[in-house]
Formats: sequence, C-alpha cells, structure tokens
Amino acid sequence: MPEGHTVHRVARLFGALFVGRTIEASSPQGRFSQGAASISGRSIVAVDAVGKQLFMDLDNDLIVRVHLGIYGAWDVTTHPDNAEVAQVLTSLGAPRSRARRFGEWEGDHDAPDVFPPPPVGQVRLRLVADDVVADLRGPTACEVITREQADAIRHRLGPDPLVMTGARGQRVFTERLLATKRPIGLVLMDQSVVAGIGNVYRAEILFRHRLDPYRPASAHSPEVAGALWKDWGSLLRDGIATGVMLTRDDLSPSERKKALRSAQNRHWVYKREGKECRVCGSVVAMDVMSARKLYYCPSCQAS
DNA sequence: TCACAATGAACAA
DNA sequence: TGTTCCTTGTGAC
Repeated sequence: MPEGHTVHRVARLFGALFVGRTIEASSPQGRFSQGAASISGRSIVAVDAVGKQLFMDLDNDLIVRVHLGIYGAWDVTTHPDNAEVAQVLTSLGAPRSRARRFGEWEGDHDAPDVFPPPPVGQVRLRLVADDVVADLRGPTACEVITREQADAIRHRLGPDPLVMTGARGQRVFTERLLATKRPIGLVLMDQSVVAGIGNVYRAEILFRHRLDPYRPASAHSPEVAGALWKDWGSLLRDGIATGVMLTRDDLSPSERKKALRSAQNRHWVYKREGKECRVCGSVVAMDVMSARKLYYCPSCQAS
C-alpha cells in the first residue's frame, strides 16, 4: 500500500489528529532516539505529502521526513474518547493483517487496558498527543531535517497531481516523460518524473492505456502523456478517498463495492501472471524489470 | 522453524 | 546490474 495514495491519507489523518497539538516523541526501538528527542515536546504545525514522502513540520523549524519504503507502516490508535475522527485508520502502509483499535480488540484477551498501549514490534518512532498514538515501523527513511533540506527533497521530486495542480503538472510531467528513451515502464516509476506511482499503479496505468512497457518513453505523443497524467490524478484521488488501489474501471457499482472490501479482482494485470487477460483472454505476463516485477498483457499492450 | 516475498530506493561498480 | 537496508506475515516443512 505505500504508494502515493497511502502517504496522502496519512498526511490527511495526521492533519486532523496532530496538527496544532504538542506531541511526545520517542523511539521505543532506539534507532531514532536522538531525532525523537529533538522534536519531543514541540507542536506539529503542518503535515503534508509529496509523492511517497511525508513531511511533518514542527514549531522549532525542524521537519520530520518519513518514507515508508516497501515495509513501512503507521499504526494509529486513538483513545475511545477521541472525537476528532469518526474512524481510526490502522496499518497505513505495508499490508498488515491485524488492524487494531484501542478498546475494540474482539476476542483478544491480550488487549491492553492502558493508553497508550505498549509498543508492538520494532517501533522506530512513536508520536503521542494525549489521546492519539501513532507508531511507525520499518520505514526506509525517518529523519529530522531543516527547511532547506526539505525544500531540496521537494525540488528533486517530479510533479504530484495533488501538489502541482492545474496545467503545470501535466506540462512538467509531459516534458520529463518525453525527454528520455528509457522504457516507459521504468520511467513511470521514476519519482523525479512523476511522484507517487509505485509498482501497482505502474502496471495498471500502462494497461489502462494499452501501452507497451518496453516502448521508449520518448516515442509517445504529448496527447498520450496528457492522458496518463490525468489518469494518474484520478486514480490517486480515488485511492485517497477509498484507501484502496482499485484500478479497474469496468466494474458495476456492486462489483466495485465488493472489490473495495475483498482485495480480490481489483486489478487488470497486477499479480495476475499466468491468468487470462480480462480483456483479450491471453495470458498475463510477468517480467523482472530493474529488480521489480512488471505485469502486463503482451497482446493488449503490444506496440 | 525457516525461507521468502512485499505497494522502494540508495548506493557501488 | 547487483547489493543492501528496513520489518512483518505467510506458507511450506
């Protein structure tokens, strides 16, 4: 799940739960003790996401940057009295089967009766604001940086449809996409070309536009680039709204509702190698491209 | 109990 | 292109 939509959801949730509040920060695991100490007791003034990067601004001009990578995830638990959010989101990030909510462990006699509950596993960073706790595990990056350093990171990222809105985002994306002869399947994953797309969205977007992943990015028209940009924007917004990467647009409303819950039948080609293409019936392929699994339909996506 | 995969990216060579 | 780092859950034994 840690593609762009997840990080925007975290930013949105943290905006509601933490912004304007004083936080106690710690590193139960110990690997971020110094960083936690430098922000503990401060208040969070803003949280925002660019691509897969999360930035939390503190009132002492320091910024916490978090990148979940493949494994990273946030677990957020609220005290039952917290009324800020109607529904608490847990396990935001890498797939975790066990979603927990304080006071709502069904059939779990080990449920803690204290708040905040004791950290479970390798918690790099714990943020507590009296009635809400967020635990971060397994991030690729978690560091305290300056405004200048944060700006440098933002600058090297490609456009994110929710950050660079309007025509400018499409223009920058199109320029960068068409400027390279590298396979388009690689370029869509390049965070300096477009921010937030990961392995699932990469495969699904290419299929939705019936594009050959191996075709040079530069071989495409500005019109195709524009369509890709708009599609990524709508997929991202939908992913943020639902919390799910549901990339099929051929489902009936009831099928869609089911797919949002079941984790089955959400994708055109992702993790469907060896199965029949939903459009043409030929066998979905899987190649390893630059150490990542690339799923595609060799027939629908032939150039 | 153990190997392995996983929605990522930095780095070396 | 290959290696390394980060952590957890699963499915095979």
